[in-house]
Amino acid sequence: MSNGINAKDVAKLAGVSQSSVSRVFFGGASVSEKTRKKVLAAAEELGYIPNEFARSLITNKTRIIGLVMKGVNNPFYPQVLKEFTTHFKGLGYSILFVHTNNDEIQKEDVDMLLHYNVAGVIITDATLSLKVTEDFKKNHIPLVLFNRKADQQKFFSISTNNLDASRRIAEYLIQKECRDMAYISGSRNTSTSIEREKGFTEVLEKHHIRFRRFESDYSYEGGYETAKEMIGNGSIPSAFFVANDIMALGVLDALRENGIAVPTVTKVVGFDNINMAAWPIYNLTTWEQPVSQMVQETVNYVISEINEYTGRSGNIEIEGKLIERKTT
Amino acid sequence: MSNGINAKDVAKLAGVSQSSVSRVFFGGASVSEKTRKKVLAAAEELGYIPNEFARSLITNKTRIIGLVMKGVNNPFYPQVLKEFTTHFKGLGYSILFVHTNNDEIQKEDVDMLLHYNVAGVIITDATLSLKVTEDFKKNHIPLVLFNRKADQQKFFSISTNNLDASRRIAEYLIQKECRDMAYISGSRNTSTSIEREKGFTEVLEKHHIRFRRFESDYSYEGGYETAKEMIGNGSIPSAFFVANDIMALGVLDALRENGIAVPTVTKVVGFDNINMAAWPIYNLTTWEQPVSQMVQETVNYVISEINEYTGRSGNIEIEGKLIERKTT
DNA sequence: CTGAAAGCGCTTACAG
DNA sequence: CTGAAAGCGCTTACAG
Repeated sequence: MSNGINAKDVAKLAGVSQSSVSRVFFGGASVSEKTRKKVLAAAEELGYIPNEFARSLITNKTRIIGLVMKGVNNPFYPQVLKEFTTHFKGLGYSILFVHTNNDEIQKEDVDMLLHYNVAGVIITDATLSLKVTEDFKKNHIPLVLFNRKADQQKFFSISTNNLDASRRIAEYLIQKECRDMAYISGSRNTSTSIEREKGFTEVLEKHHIRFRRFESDYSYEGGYETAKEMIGNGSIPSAFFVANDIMALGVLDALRENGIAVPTVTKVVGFDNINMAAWPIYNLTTWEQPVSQMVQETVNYVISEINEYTGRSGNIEIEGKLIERKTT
Repeated sequence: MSNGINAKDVAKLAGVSQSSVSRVFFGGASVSEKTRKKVLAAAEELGYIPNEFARSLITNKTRIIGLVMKGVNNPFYPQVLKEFTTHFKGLGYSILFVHTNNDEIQKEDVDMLLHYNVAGVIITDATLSLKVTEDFKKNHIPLVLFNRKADQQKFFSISTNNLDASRRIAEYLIQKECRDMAYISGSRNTSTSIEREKGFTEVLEKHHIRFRRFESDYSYEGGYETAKEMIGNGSIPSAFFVANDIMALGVLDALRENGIAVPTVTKVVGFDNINMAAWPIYNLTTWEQPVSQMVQETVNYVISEINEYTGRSGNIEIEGKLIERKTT
């Protein structure tokens, strides 16, 4: 029985009806100052806390946001988690955290979110099937893909303008006189990797500049191993564009271990601008994802859909910017 | 109305009572195979999902665990978050994630956890006042401090055996012929920093070995700046014991920037064994915190207290081990 | 094994 | 502004 104290107890002590207690705590209703004071005093004395579940049962609303995350080893995401938690807390919402091991979120996770009738769902670095999306739609639960992009007719997503960013990185490296480039992708089936590759190679092709592609997995170890293999093959490009920072750090370490000087012999550009990119040992040139803005836009969408559900889809892309450091 | 489908709808379609539907989904009750099949078929057809809130209202239990975390910038904690989420998911529990900016968790966070009548609370790198603890006790909500320690009469906590670990680190460095040491602490008011300092300096005093103490803040930047200042003062010790890995990486980078060779001129030992400690560029010797075991013990405690609340306090300490790499 | 009924702690028309 | 009453979607004695 929660802590044993319910609205009826408070009502009795305050000498008012349960309705009045409810009106004081739920807000939006008119209560006389006198009643309010009596209720608050009684509640304080008894240590009353409204039961969120009973409330949800009536209003059919919750103040819980489901946040689904996969890549907790990439420092980018804990940062994102922190920002979301802080933003939503300020708005009175709590975060139900879901960790998924797969690129696509699983039925059990979705069911859990539905069980709790969450007010909204944010999926940060995974995708989900169309069928699952329907489950959320049917229940009028707003859903947004964060840092991923999918069919714009069916999903709402928020990401950096990856195409523009990678084009500009290509132009930047060309201007730095690099004439033989390598792109290291994360998991190939992610929209971020695909778009970053597309923008980058588009520009290189236009300028008839040689490039190669390598597939990795968005992890430090992946970047490290990929670079190591290239070094083993004796084929160091004049510049690397690596699909995220944490892999780029792996690339830098592999280069350093093999005595390949950066930025003189080869250059490296990452993506994200995680804190570690600024560490003096790395000093990585990278593309900054405007996390705060992305989070803010996501929150705006979710809140507006909570207030009035439209189920609108689409994609918001936010411009980032190049952070020039010492690896180029 | 969740998705509009409730137990009554299912009951009608299946041609049974609402009670039977409940018995099928709640489990633990006896239902004939025939009824079960009819109910399941109807539920499947309608897409029925039991409302967790209505359920909680009756049972006065939830399957939500509150997890409070502060230092999301230290890679140790995202790892911990992931482990907890995975463990609890396997047991049918969900994680309500709370991020706190302060060393001590705030009333609003506590209230939120109480609002949701969480089944248990885990606080990973913060502490809380005795008053707040009483709030949880009163509601029979089990509470554990993870990687922190407090008054053993009042709290239940789980940590590495920090005293033993730091003693053994001291002995290890003495054996390596270091005769002038520095201890860099995290925030001074955390039990981890205090105990690691205590064990370390105890042994050094016993052996009449010179040491100095420096206070930092558990961040990379903190470690970096602290080391930089020491270097500026021209006073490099023969070994550093740094209270966590992420600070130790900062120390290593400061040393490297100033051309101070590790492990020849000075040695560095960290604490935690985060993934990055193994990165080839760092290769940090450190003390491994047995995260999986610590998580497992925490889960065991929470679950046993959920099943039968005793409110027992105490402290479980788990032995870690020295991971010897290239910085010593 | 099964159904009718009570009740968990709230909010919200409704009437005054 | 306020109270009495209905009802949100469940679980659980109770009786059969």
